[in-house]
Parts: sequence; C-alpha cells; structure tokens
Amino acid sequence: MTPVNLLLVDDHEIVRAGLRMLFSAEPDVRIVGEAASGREAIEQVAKLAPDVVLMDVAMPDMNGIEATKRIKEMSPQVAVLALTMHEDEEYFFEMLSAGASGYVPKRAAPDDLLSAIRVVSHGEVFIYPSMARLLVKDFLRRAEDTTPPDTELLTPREHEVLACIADGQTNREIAEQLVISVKTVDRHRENIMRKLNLHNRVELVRYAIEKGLIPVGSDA
Amino acid sequence: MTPVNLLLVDDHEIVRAGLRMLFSAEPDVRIVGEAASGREAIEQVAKLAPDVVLMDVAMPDMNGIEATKRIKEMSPQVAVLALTMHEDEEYFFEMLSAGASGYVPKRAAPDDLLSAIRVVSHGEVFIYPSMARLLVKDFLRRAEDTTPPDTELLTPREHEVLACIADGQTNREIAEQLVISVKTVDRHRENIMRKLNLHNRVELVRYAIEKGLIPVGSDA
DNA sequence: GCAAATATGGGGTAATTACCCGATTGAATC
DNA sequence: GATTCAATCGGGTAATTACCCCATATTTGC
Repeated sequence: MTPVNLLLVDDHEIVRAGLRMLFSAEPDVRIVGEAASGREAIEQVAKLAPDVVLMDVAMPDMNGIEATKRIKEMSPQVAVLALTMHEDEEYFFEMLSAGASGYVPKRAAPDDLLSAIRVVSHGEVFIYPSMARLLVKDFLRRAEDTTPPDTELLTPREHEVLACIADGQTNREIAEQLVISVKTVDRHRENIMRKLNLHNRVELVRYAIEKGLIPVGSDA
Repeated sequence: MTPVNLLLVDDHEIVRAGLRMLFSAEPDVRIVGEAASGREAIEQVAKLAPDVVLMDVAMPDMNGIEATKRIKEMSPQVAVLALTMHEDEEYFFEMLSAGASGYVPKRAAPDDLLSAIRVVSHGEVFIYPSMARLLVKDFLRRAEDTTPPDTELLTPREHEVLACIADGQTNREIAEQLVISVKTVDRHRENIMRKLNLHNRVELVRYAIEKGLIPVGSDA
C-alpha cells in the first residue's frame, strides 16, 4: 500500500508536534510538510503536492477556509481535511463550501482522525458524527421546504393566471396567451389577491415562488 | 456502561444470523429482537422499545423507508440505522427524510457497523463516507444556488431600492422608508431596470431572488 | 331545482408604474 | 482641473395596475 502524503497545517507548534507523534506510529501515513498559516499552506501544497492537507480552521495570516478555497482552485485533486476546535455550523458549512473533503473536531479520538485521513485520501468524504447531524438537519430543513403541495385555495384557471403574472407578463399579454379578455385576466388577478390577501404583483410573485408554483433560478 | 438494545430488521435469515454472530462478541451490544419485514419491525419496536433499530431498506411487506417513518412517528427517541446493499442517492435521501440517524452499506467493515451503532445510540449521526459524499454534494448544489454575489452592476443605493421593491413596497413607501423623494426612488428603479435590461417590477423581484439578494420562503 | 363556485366579460376610476425630459451636488478618478 | 459616477430632485405622459360596479353561462353539489 502506498502511504498517504500528508501536509500538516496548524498555527500551533504544539499541535503539530502531537500530530507528528500520532502519525509516527502509522506506516501508511507520511508527513511531507508543515505550515503555520493559510498562506504557507498554499505555498507548501504547490511545492510538495500532498495527497491530503490536514487543515486547521482558525489561523492568523489567512484562515483555513480561504486557504482551502485557494488550494482546491489550484489543485482540485488534493483532499483537504478540516481539523478544528470549532463544532458550530458556521465554520463547518463554510469549510464544506470551500471544498473540504472532511471535518473532524480536535476532541475526536486519534483513531477517528486516522480513519478520516484514510477515507479522504481515497476521494471519499468523512464527516464526524456531531457534524453529520448538522448536515442532515440542513438537508431535512431544505427538503421539507419543497414538499408541501399546500392548500389549494386557487382554481386551475387562477393558477394559470398567477403563473403568467409571476412570469412577468402584463394583463394584456396574459389575455392574448390565454385567449380571453383583459378584463377577465384582471378579474382573475383580483380574485387571487383577495383570496390570498395580497395587494400587488410583487407579492403575488413572492407567493408563487415560496409555494413552488413557479421555478426560480437553478430550480428551473 | 449500559449495553445498546438492538432490534435487527432484515428479510434474510442468513443476514440476521451473521449479524447475531458479529454482535455476540461485543458486550455493549445486546440484540433484543428481530423482524423480517417493515410491518414486523413496527410491532417489535412497540413491544421491545429498543435503543437502536438496524434497518434493511429493501424488504417485502413494507420497506425500510416506510417502516422508519412510522417508527419515528411512534417513537422519536428510537434511533434507526439503515443497513443496506444500495448505495444510490435515491434510497439514501429517502431514508434520511424518513428519519434515519445513520446509513451504512452492507459492504462496510464490521468495525464500521459497530461504530455506527454506538454513534447513533448516543443521538449522533453516522453517515458512511461514500454516502457522506452524496450528502455533501447535495449540500454544495443547494448552497451554490444562493452564493454568487455575482456581478456588482448595481450601486449600494440601487441595491437598497431593489430590496424594497422586491419586498413588495410601492415607490411612495420606499421613499418614506429611505427618506428621499418619490422621484428619486423612481429614478433608481429606472436605472436598475436599464442596467439589468428588465422592464417591470415582477422581473425585478425574480432577478433579486435568483441572485439571492433577498430571502425567499424559509430562507428568511 | 337551486345555490355555490367557476369562468367569462364590460364600464369606470384613482393610484401606480414605466419612461422620457431636465437639473445640482459631492466624491472619486485621472 | 476635468471627467465620470453616484445620488438627489423636478415636470410630464402613456400605460398599467388595483379595485370597485355590473352581468351571463356552465358546472357542481346538495
């Protein structure tokens, strides 16, 4: 088995020393370099081409989030594993967005860290259980947003008209498209607004988008 | 340490036998019951009140997804750990939505399964790396939709006005809120529309929402 | 059969919007 | 010091919207 080439990034020498000690007992993990800041980390990645970067998040002179973004831009094949004291959503989601392949809190067992390194070195993703809970919570929150078909207060025709309004069409354009009078379109609009207690087109669009009646952005 | 009370759910006796064998060597895991279908699983949970349910996904007579939903409705404190041959997004996301606390493929190492059981028994979430990758991918897909601060075509003041328009306010209301003349608001609106090549308020709202300039739905 | 809901239109009006014309001020850039 | 840009206002107008009035035809349900 070829060993994993690892770059240690942490601004505390003590922490790096501990990690060196930990990995010295593992023949399949080889530390190829160290860095004490995000800026140094970027340089070292370019120079050493490690397989995995063990990245602290909070650091002076460019934090781990920014450094991870730069590294993944330069070298997408390098796996970045976040190792940090912070277990709040903020840092976690930002590290994921930056391109991290894994997230391990410093309180984790040494064996967990070793597992994580081996996992991310194979292109997989390692999320520590306490963090996985946050990710799943986020998933569920977003998933339930799209589910409710909700109360069908509007008639089919009203839905049609609402869709056209939310599409940015004027009453005249809608009338032409549906082959009805402008007054009828206006009447439908009026009924919709009364039913939903809305008072202008902008609120209609927002309602339509929130209810998922019309696509928005990349949902299209 | 109090042992974890475990309910095995799998329609294959062979699989359950293997699991019994595996757990017999672990003093902190105690099998309190077995079920060969989703329906049986629900009955057994009601009767035995296990800490963790090890749930197969594909089964006759109610699959693991439906069973998990019912179990989590009846007994939210019970942790359901999915153990399955399927590693595709479909089943995985459905099990998460159903309320599973973890997801482990059957090809995983026995030690991984044991870790997973211990993790979910503590209320945490265990996502096997290959599945974690899917979850993170999903997260990134949804996250990137809202990220792009994009081209800053608009001035700060124009952004303010756009936000108000997208909020459903009239020009008069915006003028009062920003303590400027209605004509100035109108001028800003005009400049925004010209810059973005939009021609009415509805298109402005859609632009603002697509660019993430204003919250929509539960993003608020 | 009749009431309720749905879909269709016509007339009217005040408010609002969308879009043009013009202008001044200040700050930044060059 | 001139230019560009941002932000501020004024006037004017045609189109559009929002909201009332009125009516008729069809369908649906009790």
